[in-house]
Amino acid sequence: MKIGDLAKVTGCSIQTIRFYERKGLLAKPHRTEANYRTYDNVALEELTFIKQCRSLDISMKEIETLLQNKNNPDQSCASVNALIDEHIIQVNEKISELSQLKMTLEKMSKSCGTDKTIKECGILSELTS
Amino acid sequence: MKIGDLAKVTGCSIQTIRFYERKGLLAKPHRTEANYRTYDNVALEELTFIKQCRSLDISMKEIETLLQNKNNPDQSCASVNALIDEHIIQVNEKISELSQLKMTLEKMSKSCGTDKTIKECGILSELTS
DNA sequence: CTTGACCCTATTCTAAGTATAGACTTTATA
DNA sequence: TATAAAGTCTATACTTAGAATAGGGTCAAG
Repeated sequence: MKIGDLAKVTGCSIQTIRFYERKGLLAKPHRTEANYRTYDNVALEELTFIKQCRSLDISMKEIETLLQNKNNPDQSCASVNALIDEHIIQVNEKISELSQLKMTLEKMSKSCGTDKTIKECGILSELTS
Repeated sequence: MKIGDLAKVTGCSIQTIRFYERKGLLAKPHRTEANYRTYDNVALEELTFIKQCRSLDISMKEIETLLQNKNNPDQSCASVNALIDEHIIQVNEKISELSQLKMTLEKMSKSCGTDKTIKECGILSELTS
């Protein structure tokens, strides 16, 4: 499997795959004589795992931790649970922030009707105060 | 007013003020003989405007647009309204994404009880599939 | 007159990629 | 078989919105 094929089946871009490798998230693959990367199903599974994590907005640093955990199958998975729960807390915080922001923006939007000039603009006056 | 004073009253860091200047968001201030920046109340107002916008997560590029608008007081402010409304849409989209994400994470969290090992971990098995 | 609190520029770093240039290899077509 | 197109390689720069640092200059108090 060449890098283009791996990109196609995982939905990652070629640059992203090389980027993960450079960052140590993805193991260095074998190379052909022409120095082309070749991947097996293990690599495919690893990249799928990374992709899945990223789609959940788990950071690369956190993914590194998870990958280390995966290499110790008999250890407790409590830290994995903790990581996800911490992540949920952060997502909740972000949602709260954005909801607050949304209300502020909507209030601001209503403060300016149509056919106003810049100097009469309710939005700009709120932004200046 | 020196940069440290401006930083204190606006709540921006000194580096951030210099950064805004470098990016052209903030006008270049006068300098003392010792090359220290000195600011007047106009600068204070400008930075307050920028800070207010940033707190609403308005990008620096968008702030630039808004600042240009402010310099044409007799123009229509329709584009300002449009910018804010577009911003509201983006915030709503982000909230939707995060809500979806939250549900996925919570479902995942429930899929793994306490006292499991890594190889039995419900979270990791969902992340791998 | 020295010490501490400021200020200056320039450079590097962050996250998670994306984009580009210039060179090489493989594959498909004529 | 020759050539063109598609794929791959490395290295580098760019993105956002700053934060951090090094190494130096300046100002006010004791």
